[in-house]
Amino acid sequence: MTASRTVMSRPLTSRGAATRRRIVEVAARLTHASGVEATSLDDVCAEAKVSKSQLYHYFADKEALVREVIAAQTERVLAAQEPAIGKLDSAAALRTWADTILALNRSTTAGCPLGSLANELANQSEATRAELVAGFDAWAERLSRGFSVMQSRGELSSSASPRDLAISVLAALQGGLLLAKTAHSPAPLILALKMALRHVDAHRRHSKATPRRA
Amino acid sequence: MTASRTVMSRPLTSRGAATRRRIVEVAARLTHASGVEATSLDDVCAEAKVSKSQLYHYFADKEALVREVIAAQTERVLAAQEPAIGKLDSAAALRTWADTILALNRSTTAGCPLGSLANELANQSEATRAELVAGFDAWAERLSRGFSVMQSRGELSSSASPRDLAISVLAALQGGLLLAKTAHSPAPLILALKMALRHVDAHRRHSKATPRRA
DNA sequence: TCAATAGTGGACTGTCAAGTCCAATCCTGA
DNA sequence: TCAGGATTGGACTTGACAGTCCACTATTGA
Repeated sequence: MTASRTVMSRPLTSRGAATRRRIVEVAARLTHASGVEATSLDDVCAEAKVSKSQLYHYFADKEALVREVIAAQTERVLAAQEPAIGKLDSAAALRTWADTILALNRSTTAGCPLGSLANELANQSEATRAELVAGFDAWAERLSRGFSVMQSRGELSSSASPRDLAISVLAALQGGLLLAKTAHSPAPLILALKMALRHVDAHRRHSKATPRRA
Repeated sequence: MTASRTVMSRPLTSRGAATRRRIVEVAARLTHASGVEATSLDDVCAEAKVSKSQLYHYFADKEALVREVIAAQTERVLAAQEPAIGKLDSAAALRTWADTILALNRSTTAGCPLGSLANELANQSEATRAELVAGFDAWAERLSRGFSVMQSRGELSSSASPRDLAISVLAALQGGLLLAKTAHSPAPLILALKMALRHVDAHRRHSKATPRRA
């Protein structure tokens, strides 16, 4: 998102751009699997078939690379749920979104790519934290937009705050993912998502009897 | 909780026990501030005024020490909220508990001592993960017991599952703490706790909206 | 009292990771 | 074509960290 081309501001050749992209992608994969501290740049170089000098040609240092990884994971996470989040205009669509999230995380025990990074890096440098904030912000914004649509369609009470709802839902999701990753079971995530859906439901305009299941 | 005296099973003198305890406490503090990977045993030794050999006299390796840190943080977290969690018998008491949590985390930006460890270590060794699961479990159990009391007093619908409620609330809390730590603002935590309280409230016996199973 | 055992000090080793350096090679535009 | 910048290879330096070793001191219980 906000990530800057730390070292190279000069134009990149398509070959150079490809190398650069490959580095970020490999770094994203490895850090997601083992954490940032536990991922060495030598590992990244080996996996990306790239030499040390190339890595330092494109990134000032490890931290700069990590910032780009955060941005890349943010895009990846948003892209993965875009089909569901894009048509977020009704309570039914919200349930579909929750099912998508669940499906994306049923197999993996690695947790949220962005959440894990946030937990590890939120207390590092300001620049890194800013990138994390931007990531969560984009995510919340995407959800918030959906809730706004629901609101304009009369599905949500006009007194509800789309932004607050988005943050609450995101918090439930993150917490559920953490517990699920720890327990090696999707159960906590399912419970957390159900709670989030009911929370949104409680802000529905005609909230007398509400459709069930998640 | 489950933590074992990995190296020394022989009796400890009070002096030895004190040294051992000091090591764990310092390690807990440092890892909470910077993460496990980023905390070196040399740092722990320096801070605890202890030599390397002492550390390895009491712990098989870093992982064994970390397991004890997890247990210690679990106890610390539970102890901190015990006053509020102990009298968890009504909706009002639950709000008091939420206020306690909030007060405990208003100043700090370090996140949950247990949650941070879980995020970093859940994919390490089985033994470590087991310790983390035990920690969350004890926490959820403590909340669950409170909800059971509420239920037996007729404050919660008999169809509500205290255990599921506890896990949902814990997930909201963890997610809220993560977002708050990232944003350097208590706002997401406040929103997450409000959602959690409403969720429990939705299972109250006398709520007009019919309580539905979770 | 006096071994035996618990506890302690701190130097040392091997490994691994971040970051540097420089020479070689590729690519583009004039 | 060919100069100059973009790109690449990989050895090297420096430092940090987990874990080892051994000699030393304190304590305890018979």
